Amino acid sequence: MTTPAPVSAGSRRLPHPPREEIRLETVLQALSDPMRLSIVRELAAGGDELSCSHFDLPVTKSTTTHHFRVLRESGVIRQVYRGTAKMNGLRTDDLDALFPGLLGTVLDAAGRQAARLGG
Amino acid sequence: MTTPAPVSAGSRRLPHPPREEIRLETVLQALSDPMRLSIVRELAAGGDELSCSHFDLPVTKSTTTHHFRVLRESGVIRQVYRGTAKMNGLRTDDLDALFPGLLGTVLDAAGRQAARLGG
DNA sequence: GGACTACTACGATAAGCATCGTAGTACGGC
DNA sequence: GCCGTACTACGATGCTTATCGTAGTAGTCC
Repeated sequence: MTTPAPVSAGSRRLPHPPREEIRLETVLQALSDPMRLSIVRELAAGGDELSCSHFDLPVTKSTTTHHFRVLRESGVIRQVYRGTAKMNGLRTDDLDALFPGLLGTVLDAAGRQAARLGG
Repeated sequence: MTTPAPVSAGSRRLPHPPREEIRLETVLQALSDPMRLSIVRELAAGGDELSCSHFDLPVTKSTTTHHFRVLRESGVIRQVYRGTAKMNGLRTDDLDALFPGLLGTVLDAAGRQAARLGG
C-alpha cells in the first residue's frame, strides 16, 4: 500500500449526464450561445480530441472553463483529463441516438450562416 | 377622404425580422425554452393559423404574450391580427431557406423526447 | 523537491429573462 | 355609444447566467 490507488490521469473525474438524461431544451440552450456554438463547430471540424487551451476565445480562462462546463453538463461534449490537459470531444454517438440529425443540421446551419455573414 | 386609410385589421402592425436578419443563435435560444418549444410543436401539428388564446399554457396571459413575442422577434413565427385575435404561424419557408432541415429535425427530436419521457 | 503549465473553484458583478399583476388599447357585436 | 373579448404595455421581482479576478490544485519536467 505504498499508494492506495494511484489512478494517474483519472483521479480528476468529471461528471457527465448519462445518455438518457440529456434533454433537448438544455442542448439547444447550450448551443444558443455564440461562444459555445463556435467551440462546437471547431470540435466538429478539428477532429474530436482538442484541449481547452487549443481554443483562442476572446474571454478569460475562467469564462472558457464555464462554457466548457455548460457544454459538458448539457451532454454536448465529453471531457477527459490527459495529463495537465483536458481533452474535449463531441458526444456525437449519444446525440445522434437521441436526436437523429440534430447536431448535423445545427452544424450545417451554423456553417451556412457563417458563410453568409462572414464572407 | 371619408376615412384616410381604414386599414381595418391591419392597423396594429407587428415587427418581424426580415429573413436575412434571422440569426441561428437567436432561433436556438427561442426554441430552448420548454414553454416556447411546446408552442412551436403545437403550431407545427395544428396547421399554421392558431390564435394565441388557443393555447392553454400554465402561465398568465402576460407571460404568454412575452413568449410569443420572443418567438416572433427571433423569426420563428409570424403573427398577424385578425379581428381581436392574433393568428400565429411558423415561418417554415424562411427557416428552411436559411437553415435547411433545422426546424424539422428539432421538431422530430422534440417528438422523440416526448415519446420517451411522457409515455 | 521546485518550477512551470493547464485548468478549476469561489466570490463578485452586472445583465438578461421568465414570471406576475395591473392598467390599458383595439376590435367586434349589440 | 357601450360592453365584452383578446391581447398589450409597463413596472416589479427573483432567478439564471456571462463575465471577471484571484487564489488554488493537479500533473509534468528538471
